[in-house]
Parts: sequence; C-alpha cells; structure tokens
Amino acid sequence: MAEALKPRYQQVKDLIIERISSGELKPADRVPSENELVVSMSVSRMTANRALRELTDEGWVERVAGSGTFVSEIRAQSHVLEVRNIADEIAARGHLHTSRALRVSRQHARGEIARALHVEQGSEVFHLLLVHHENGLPIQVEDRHVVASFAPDCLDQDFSAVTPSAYLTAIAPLAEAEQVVRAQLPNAAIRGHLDMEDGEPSLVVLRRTWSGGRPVTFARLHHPGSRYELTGKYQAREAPAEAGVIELENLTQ
Amino acid sequence: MAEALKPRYQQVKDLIIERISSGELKPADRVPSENELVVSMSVSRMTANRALRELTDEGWVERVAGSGTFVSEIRAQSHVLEVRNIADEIAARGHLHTSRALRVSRQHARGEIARALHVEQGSEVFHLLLVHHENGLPIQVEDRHVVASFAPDCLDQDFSAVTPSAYLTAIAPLAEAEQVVRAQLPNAAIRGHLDMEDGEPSLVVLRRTWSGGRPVTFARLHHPGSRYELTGKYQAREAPAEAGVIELENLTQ
DNA sequence: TATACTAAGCTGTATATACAACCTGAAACA
DNA sequence: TGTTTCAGGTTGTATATACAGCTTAGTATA
Repeated sequence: MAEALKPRYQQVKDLIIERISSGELKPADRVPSENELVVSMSVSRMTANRALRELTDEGWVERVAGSGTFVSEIRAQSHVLEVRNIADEIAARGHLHTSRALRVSRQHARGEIARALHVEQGSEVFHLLLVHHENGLPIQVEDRHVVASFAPDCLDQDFSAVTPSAYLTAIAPLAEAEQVVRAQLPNAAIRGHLDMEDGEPSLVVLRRTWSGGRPVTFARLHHPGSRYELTGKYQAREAPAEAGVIELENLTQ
Repeated sequence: MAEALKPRYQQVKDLIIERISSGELKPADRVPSENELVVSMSVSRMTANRALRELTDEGWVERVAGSGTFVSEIRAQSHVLEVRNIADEIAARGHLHTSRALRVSRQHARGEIARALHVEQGSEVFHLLLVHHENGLPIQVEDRHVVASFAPDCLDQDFSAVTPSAYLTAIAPLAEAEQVVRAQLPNAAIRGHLDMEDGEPSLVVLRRTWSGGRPVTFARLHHPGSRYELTGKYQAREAPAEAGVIELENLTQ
C-alpha cells in the first residue's frame, strides 16, 4: 500500500522530529528558523510557521519571539486529567512504537484482578502485556486484564497494529473510568522492560474502565520516573465582567 | 490596568467557547462555518480557520470536511474531569492539618522559580515551606513561591491558621492552573520531613497557578509514595434517551 | 571604557487568494 | 418510484504578502 502523501506542514514537522529523535538536535539547540525552512524545504513561511507552532504545542520545541526556536527538554508527557488514548497522545508526539505483545493469554481472575473487575474468583479474563516505545526508548509497560465476555476475539488481535485501547473502544463504549496515580519502585521485571536504573522510581497509572455499569478492563501502566511525567491543565471559564462571583471560589491554589 | 488586546483568532475562540459554555450551543449543534465567521467577525478565513482548528485540538468542537463544525460531545466530560480532579485533590488539602510554617521568607527569584513565575531574575518573591499532616502522619511538603506583588502582606499571615491556598484564593481568583506529576526520589530534607524510608520514591506535583494572565504562585508538593496517590474519576454524562450511541471513539479505556 | 542607538533577524499575527477533497441536498433522469 | 448527477457549501491545505514587537549583535557616541 502506498504511503499517503503527507501535508507539507507535516513533512516539516517530521523532519524536525527526526532530527531531534536521532540526536542530531539536542535540547537547547537552535532549530532552523521559519525563513530557513522556507528555503530548505521550499514551503511558504506560513507553512513553516504552522509546523513549528504545532511542535511547540506538542512540547518538542520552545519559541522565543525575536530570538529563535529551540529544542525543549524532551520528557514524555500525558494528560492526567483527561482520559485520553495514549496512542493518540504519543502519535501526536511522533514516534511511538508498540512492541509485539509479550504475552496474550487466557487466565482465571484471582485476587486484586477479580476484585477490580467485579467478577468472581476464577472467572475467565484475558491478559495482555505490552511494552510501548517512544523514540527508541521504552516508555510504558501496559499490563492489562479484560473481562473475557466483553472481548471474545481478544486472542486473535494483532496488538502491534492496533492498541488495546483502540480495540476495546470498538467493542465496549466507554462510560466511566477511574484512575489512580502512584509513585513506587518497580519490580525487577518492570525495571528490566523499561530499561531503568536500580532504585529509580516508576510512575504507575492504574486505570479501570466501565461500560454499561460493569467493569470491562483494568490496566496497570508503568512508566520510568526519569523519562515520563503527567501533565494537566485547568482553565476556568471566563467570568462575565459584571458577575463578580466565580463558581470556583471554593477551589484553592 | 487595561486588558491587553487579544489576538483576533483568540477573540473568535472566546466567542465560540462562551456560546458553548453558556449552553447556547449544545453538543452536536452546528458551529458557524469559517465563512460565516469571516462575515460576522470581520476576520479572514485563515484566522477563523486557526480558531476552529485550535478549538478542535482542545476538544471543544469536531470538524467534518465537507460538512461543518459541530460542538463536541466529549469536551464537557473531559473538562469536568479536569475540574473535578483539581477540585477533589485540592478540597482534600483543605482538611489537612498544617504544621506551623517551617519557613516564611522574602527571597529573590532565581533560575527555575523566576522562569516558572515569569518574573525577571532577582525579582522579589515570598517563599513558604510547610508540612501538612493527615492522621498524625506527614503527608505533604509544600514548597511554594509567590510573586511578591500579588501578596504584599504575605509575611504577616499565620499559616497554621489559614492555609496558603485559602490565603492565595482570597487575594487572586484562580483562573488557570497547570500541574505536572512526577515520580522521583526525594532529597534528604524532604525525606526527613515526610518520615520516609530510605529509597522510597515520592510523588511530586508541580503546580503553577495563573490569575489575570500572569503566574501568581508556583508550588512543589512532595508526597510519600507509600502513603499518597492521586485519583481521578471520569463519568460520561447520561446519554439522551433517544440517542443510543455516544461517539467516544477518541477516548481510551 | 561605558553607554546608547541602530539594523537585521526572528517570531506572532493577519489578510487575500487559490485549489483540492468531501458532503449534502436538490434536480434531472430512468 | 428509485437512481444518478451535479452544484454549492464546507473543511484542509498552501502560498504570498504585510506589519508589529521583540532580541541580539554590532556600531556609533559620549
């Protein structure tokens, strides 16, 4: 299948991302200016501007009016406070590579898993274990259990092509989710998968998703503390000038 | 102080957001097309395009080439999630017991602090260092800097009676907040304050709060990984009775 | 030497224009 | 009636142009 022709601004983005990912451009290095991109890539300045602006939004570079554009400290990010597909998130950042599933198996739910999924001990569940990479470095171990009755064809999926998230979204509309974020020391297996230093903490997201009033899947997402952080933004709705009271008075800083 | 004139594209965004926030435009409603905005707001189509494109990125609307732009179903949800997270997490802080402030001082902003607060190196800031307890155990070290011009009487406050958060809310209404969550090993001082085991990771929340378009305060909140976790919940809104299918394709499990 | 000024380069925004791809509904047709 | 075609509206992208505001380095000046 022929690669669809990407838009010009995306080609510019890809070029910059490639040069950052490869190490050719390091943090704080200067990125070609818009006018330099106009010449080197034969695009208009507006196209170069859009490419660099989107790279700014995505956290690849930082721009200083009057000065230039510079590679930012690359730290993998995701939005804690939004429930969001990590595939989208990382696709937006460029080069996520999902390994072949280390393990896809049928199991009987025990202990924590059974309780989390609200099924009886011994009920049938599927277990997935994957490692996600970004820019060649492992960034997430996804350790997921799925209630078998929701995903009868789970074992047939190619989870290096379709993320479990995308697959699950297709079979069960998302209605409710809980997530818990923890800092903890990884066990040896996780530490190995994520290529972490000894003693380095991991950021763990536990996410349980419900559909139709029943738990569907429970995921433990492990990330290396040194290369991953969660970010969230909050914006108050703009208060009308005449209405003095903002609903958020009870919130604190 | 006159409100700085916003860019035209931001004015367009604000208009749409206001109409969605007020309920005038409901999910699935059609948003004015680019050409309609060109006429009604006297902007160029590219400016209207940028506004709508950014609103798409931010989840307010969804666009269908050839058809139109429509209010997104999921915006309210993820927005609710954002607000609830910060609200919950912060409401919880209201019930903590705060020790006497370990330190309240006037400082000159340097490095990271100056950058975070968008003030010049050497500008005057106040520094607070407090330890919060829950059930008799230390649960959070609050290491906070406040732009001095926002809090002239900061040094006179009794922060064992009024939390810094409550004080800051009083002087500067919360408009915008960013937070970053990290897992990392604490330094010796933090570890001591939190009574942590050697090698135990801490969950660190970096929170920057804005008011009136300017950063007001930057806080580093350290928590013991073994006794603290962040939780978030997401609940889909009730689906309209007649509409069975909710478009949540972009959400993940 | 130290200060002030200036010019060049950069980002940020805004506009006018153009064409392609896509969707929808209405008109034409079988 | 059922189907096809087509025109108009809409988004997506790309370009050329313009001006404002900021930064920096180099130059002129005191």
